[in-house]
Amino acid sequence: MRLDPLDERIVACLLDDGRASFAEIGAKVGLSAPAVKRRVDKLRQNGAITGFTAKVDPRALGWTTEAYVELYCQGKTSPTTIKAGVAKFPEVVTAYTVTGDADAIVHLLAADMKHFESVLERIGAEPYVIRTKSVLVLSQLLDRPGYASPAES
Amino acid sequence: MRLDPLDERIVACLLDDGRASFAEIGAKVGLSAPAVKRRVDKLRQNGAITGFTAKVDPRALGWTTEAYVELYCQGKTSPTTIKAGVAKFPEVVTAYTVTGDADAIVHLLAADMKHFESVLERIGAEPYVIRTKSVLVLSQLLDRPGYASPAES
DNA sequence: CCTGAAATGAGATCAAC
DNA sequence: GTTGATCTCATTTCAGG
Repeated sequence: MRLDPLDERIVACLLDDGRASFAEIGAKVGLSAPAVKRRVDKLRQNGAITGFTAKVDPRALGWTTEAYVELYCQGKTSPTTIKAGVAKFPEVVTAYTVTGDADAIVHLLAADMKHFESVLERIGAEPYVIRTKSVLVLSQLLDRPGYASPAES
Repeated sequence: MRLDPLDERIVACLLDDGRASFAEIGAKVGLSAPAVKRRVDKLRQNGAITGFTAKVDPRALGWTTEAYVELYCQGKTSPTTIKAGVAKFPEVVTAYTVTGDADAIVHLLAADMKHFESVLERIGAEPYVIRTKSVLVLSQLLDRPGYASPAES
């Protein structure tokens, strides 16, 4: 799949404001509203755009503690097992399998430190988890909406 | 700030579909469209909802390489310095200051391994950076839109 | 304070070109 | 790709709880 430069600009607009009107986007990229809609429909259809969501402030919703937890798992633990295991926790925001010493990295939010401790305990109690290593987030320096525009190296 | 249970359900709806109409949300939570709009306006005003964005598939946009990079910085490097430094790179998606050995964690996307290498090199060349430690993402197991509903520990 | 109902204007959507 | 008709939805105003 290839993205037209126009498509990229449309995606950039939608990353910046997911509720922007097609006419508004069209004004920025030089297209009419129906043309923009057709392109967005196509982008959604082929999976470039997977959906739309609100950006929320976790603190405002009562989540004051944020952490990255490295998971060290047993010899032959499949990604599927890890996925199923961490998906049980609503506190988990994202999870990845990674290279390096750890097998997976889990990004999670907790109401407070006590809550975080309990989540960490329960994740550590998962049968496939040998040990965990936590890094607490002090402050968020940057959070780009979606993913930035293509960059040339 | 306190969130009404109704507000939480509205936020959940918007996390699920950031372009949902007020009438549609109202049908799910049992309110009229204007009532939903008023609550959403207030949620945006007080910062609980910071905006709306599209969810995109980085691979579809040409980003095939994803990594977390730990930054080890010089003795008294301020978060502001780190923020300004990493913000220059469009490849950086998120950045946090953290507890532990490293000073910051940077989440970034690159077109390919060659591109990643060049970004890593340039970040490592920042004057305040002593060394970096990279973890490459193998596969994404989970990516929850925004942040999940409140959980009790 | 909150709600819902009605009116109005803006945007989404479809047809035709 | 566009323009133009139509219909939905967003938004405002108003009245009631």
